[in-house]
Amino acid sequence: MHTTRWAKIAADLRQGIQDGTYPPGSKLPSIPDLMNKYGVARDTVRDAISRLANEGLVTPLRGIGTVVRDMTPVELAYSPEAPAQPWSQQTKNGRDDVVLAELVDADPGIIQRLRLPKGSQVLHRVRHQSVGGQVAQIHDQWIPADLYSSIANATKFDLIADRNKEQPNLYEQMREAGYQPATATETLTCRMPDPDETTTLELPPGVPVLVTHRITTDRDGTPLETSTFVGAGDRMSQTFRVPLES
Amino acid sequence: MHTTRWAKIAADLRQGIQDGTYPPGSKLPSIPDLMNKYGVARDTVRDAISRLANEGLVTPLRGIGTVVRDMTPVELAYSPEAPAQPWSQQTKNGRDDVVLAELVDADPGIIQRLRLPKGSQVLHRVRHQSVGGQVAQIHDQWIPADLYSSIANATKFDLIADRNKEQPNLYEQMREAGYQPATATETLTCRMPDPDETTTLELPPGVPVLVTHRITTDRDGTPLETSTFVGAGDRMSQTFRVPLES
DNA sequence: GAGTGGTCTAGACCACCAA
DNA sequence: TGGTGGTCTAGACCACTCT
Repeated sequence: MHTTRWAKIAADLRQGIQDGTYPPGSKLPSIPDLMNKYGVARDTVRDAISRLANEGLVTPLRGIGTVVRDMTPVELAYSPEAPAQPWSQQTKNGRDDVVLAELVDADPGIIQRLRLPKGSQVLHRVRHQSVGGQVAQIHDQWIPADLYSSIANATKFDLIADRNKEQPNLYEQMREAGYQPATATETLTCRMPDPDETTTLELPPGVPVLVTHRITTDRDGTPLETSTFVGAGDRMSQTFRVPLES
Repeated sequence: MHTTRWAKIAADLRQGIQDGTYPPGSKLPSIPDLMNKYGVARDTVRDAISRLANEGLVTPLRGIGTVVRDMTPVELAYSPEAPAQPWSQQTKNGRDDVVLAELVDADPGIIQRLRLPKGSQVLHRVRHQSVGGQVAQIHDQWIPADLYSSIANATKFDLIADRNKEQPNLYEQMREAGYQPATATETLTCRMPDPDETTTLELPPGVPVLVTHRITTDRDGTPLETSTFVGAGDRMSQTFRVPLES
């Protein structure tokens, strides 16, 4: 057995978390205690605890101790086609704040996703969707500039000027403006957050983000909108209902 | 400026990765170089690099250096309703190995998901689905024991005894046995991998896993099967096509 | 004030890879 | 063989929380 010392300590603590010796919300033994128990130096214990923190199992807190995180298992809940629904309908006591709405030159990735000519302008919206006062998801959205104008004309709702007002359903607005959103294609991955995301989502170390890329198209396959959702991995799940062919 | 030294070093390196000073595949300056440049001790540099590794930006390699990972942006690809399709149809040169297939007593979570009476038995299957010789996804599946028997009778294919043979489409087998799988409900989250998953998926540090829970039901809503998919976050994405109501 | 984790040092030895 | 990162020590000081 040629495992390292910190790996042994980490394995012991991980075992204790799994078998209930250290239930969620409780504290691990302190660093000095563990130094004593295993006869190792402080940094060796710290390496072990860092590892557990990066696995998302514990959160070390200064002046308090190392507390075991509540890894509530995924709720197998309803809310099918989640991102296609407004945030307010998905959550209770949820907020949906538009923190940015402006016309910009589309970057190459957006050009490709929306199949626009090079140099096109798009409306870029950023929303912070929160539950319980904490941002749970960052929603970046890009809409072709002419579609934005059409909506403003048809609905008297200006997505830029009225960005602080209650946001109506964008798909409804598109239909009022004569567009026919037909399908949304959503691709999900995950990765570790960058420092910005860590801040706005208030993520503890060891929590990844769930990333959803969406492209909405009409019946002809013309893209009407594209979005990127970045959600806190410990607070977000997305549910889809897939019909099976017979 | 009350930021720590390792945070400063990490920020500089992160900046260099983003602006192309250290392109993907290249190496960061060595630890001794960075000690020299910043006038700090070895562990301080290591703290900074650990941070970047946990963000999934770099992979330190013994004897080589700290190499910048290739963070290819998510492919906005095809394969809608991915997990409902057999692995062989989703991938080229993919393998799908059944590494375990046995009847077990269902644990409480499975009991709930399949709405079975307490103490029921289920067929538990574990599959390793790989691309290019590397396991990309672990598929855990639970099927009620009576459904397993029905399939064995109706199709002459025994999911346990024939586990090393080519696997036919389970939904087809269900239909041959008189069941009608109608919808699959899939819930996606992400988290950091446990040590086992890190090993079988060969995950570098800083790569989370994409977790999909599926429940397949017939037209009456009776569960026929439930699965958990654990996929490498840097190699897996899942795509869904959502029809929008008009 | 006592106890917690966070940062940092200076030095050591080890495992690994490439030339 | 020389350079890389990985592990570990013994000790120090700091920031924070609780009582």
